[in-house]
Amino acid sequence: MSHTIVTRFAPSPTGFLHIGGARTALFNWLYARGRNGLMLLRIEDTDRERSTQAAIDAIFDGLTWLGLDWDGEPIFQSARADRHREVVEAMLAAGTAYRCYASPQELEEMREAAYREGRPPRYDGRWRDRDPREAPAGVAPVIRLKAPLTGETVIEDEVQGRVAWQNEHLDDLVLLRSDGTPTYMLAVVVDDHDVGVTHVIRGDDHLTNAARQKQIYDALGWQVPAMAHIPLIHGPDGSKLSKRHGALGVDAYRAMGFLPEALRNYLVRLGWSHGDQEIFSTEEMVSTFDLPQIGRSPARFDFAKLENLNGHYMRAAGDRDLLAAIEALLPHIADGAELAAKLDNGLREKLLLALPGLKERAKTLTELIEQARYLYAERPLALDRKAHALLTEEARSILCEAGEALSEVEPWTAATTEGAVRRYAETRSLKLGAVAQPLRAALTGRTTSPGIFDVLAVLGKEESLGRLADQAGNATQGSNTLSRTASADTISEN
RNA sequence: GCGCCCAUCGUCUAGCGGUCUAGGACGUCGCCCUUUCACGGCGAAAACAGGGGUUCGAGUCCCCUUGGGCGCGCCA
Repeated sequence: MSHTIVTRFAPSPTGFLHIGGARTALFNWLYARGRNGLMLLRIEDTDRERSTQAAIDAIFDGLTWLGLDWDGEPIFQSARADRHREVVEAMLAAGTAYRCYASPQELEEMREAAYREGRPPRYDGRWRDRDPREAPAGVAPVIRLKAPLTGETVIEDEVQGRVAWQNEHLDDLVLLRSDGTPTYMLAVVVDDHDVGVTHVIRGDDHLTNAARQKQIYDALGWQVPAMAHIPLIHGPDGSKLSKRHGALGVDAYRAMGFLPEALRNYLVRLGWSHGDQEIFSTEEMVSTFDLPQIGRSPARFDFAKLENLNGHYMRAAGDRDLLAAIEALLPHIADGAELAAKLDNGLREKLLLALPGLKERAKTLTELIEQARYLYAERPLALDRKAHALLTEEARSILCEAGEALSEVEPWTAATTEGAVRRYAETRSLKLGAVAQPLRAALTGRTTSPGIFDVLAVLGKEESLGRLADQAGNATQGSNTLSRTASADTISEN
């Protein structure tokens, strides 16, 4: 089966899979999947010193978590060094490349001189036409491309349009280092060509590289693939995306409790649009994504919008799926193991029941877990400052009476507890809120929570009445106890 | 310094010469719903960087200025 479209994602494993890389991968994936094409994964590990196995694993994990699969086995660029050398040998033989014996010091001096004289720092081509017999003894040369001196090099970019460089501004780049290893510039061209890549979709920080790579393609007589250089993602202040901005690994987004579908949706709309549509299912993305709708200006990373999207996808998620996502998250967060144990110890059922109310109120999975704390907190509950303030003497006596009314309730459901509480409020001529808020404080330790009758129902009769008694009891013991409840072990800001 | 790219509400964007008194989304603010918080609904404030052209007509085309970004390695 032959594929007319072949894309590739080609990260260098020198750090984590950051958000910009994730978007590049997504675009490549979308383009290929929407056209019955292939998306290949190539690990550009030709920088043997900076490449790490941890980074390689992070790339695999990140892509997998994001739901971006690739075709075939990942290609390791380092394994193809022989092929790269072979190509350069052919270029040497064809006269499109040459040996350069200039030492690193010479090159450094060249750059410094150029800078002093206000010229761009470029290799001056001193070995380009020099007789190889003049080569200094014992110096291993680099192999350089014999690039055109005049004319222009043009890229017809799918998103940038026609971009041209005067060849006099481009120098003879190194193809093979003096130790015989290929440079990135050469390796990319050879690898893309050998596997039949038809579309190179990557960050526009590679735009100038595209010109140099075009020269290599031309020297080799190979067809240049279609190019699409997408604008980079910037930080909220417009500057380069830094760690504090969101240039985190995708693993960090997972740990923050974002859903992969939310991150995908957020990322696809960064730099690309389809009319006014904001929400895209994966299928919609695949079927509508195309290169002409990619903008040319850089986008800024906005956490608020990501959170909004994440909230949307959490609300839309089925409770079982959401529970699975939460459980999958646990290994990646602090206290995750502890929570996992509690899940196995009865919390899972409670959480599942509480999820409909919980997912409406959280923007991230971690926030949801935090808001679910009342489900697994031990008695007596720690009250946060507002909840504590809410439980005045009067409120505590209301709790006491409400607790009595509730103790009659059988069976214990949201509907029956609601009936009891409403009847009680009515008999005392109290607004429902005057009863509900103290109940909330006593049952959850907070002033905000899911609907109070759902809380009651999920907690169960015994636990609910217990929590109410914990707080109601304090009312009868005078102000001394009240000040004691204000001590550090019963009050927490969170 | 040189080369290249970019420029619509705070942010993501729609707009591809007239339908723009510039649309949507996030965020912000107000109102409604309501036991809290959310969700949801309704509404508001909020942008064509500046200057020249081209044209009957410019957010849309061209140039300049300004402001950002990327690149300029025997890194990728």
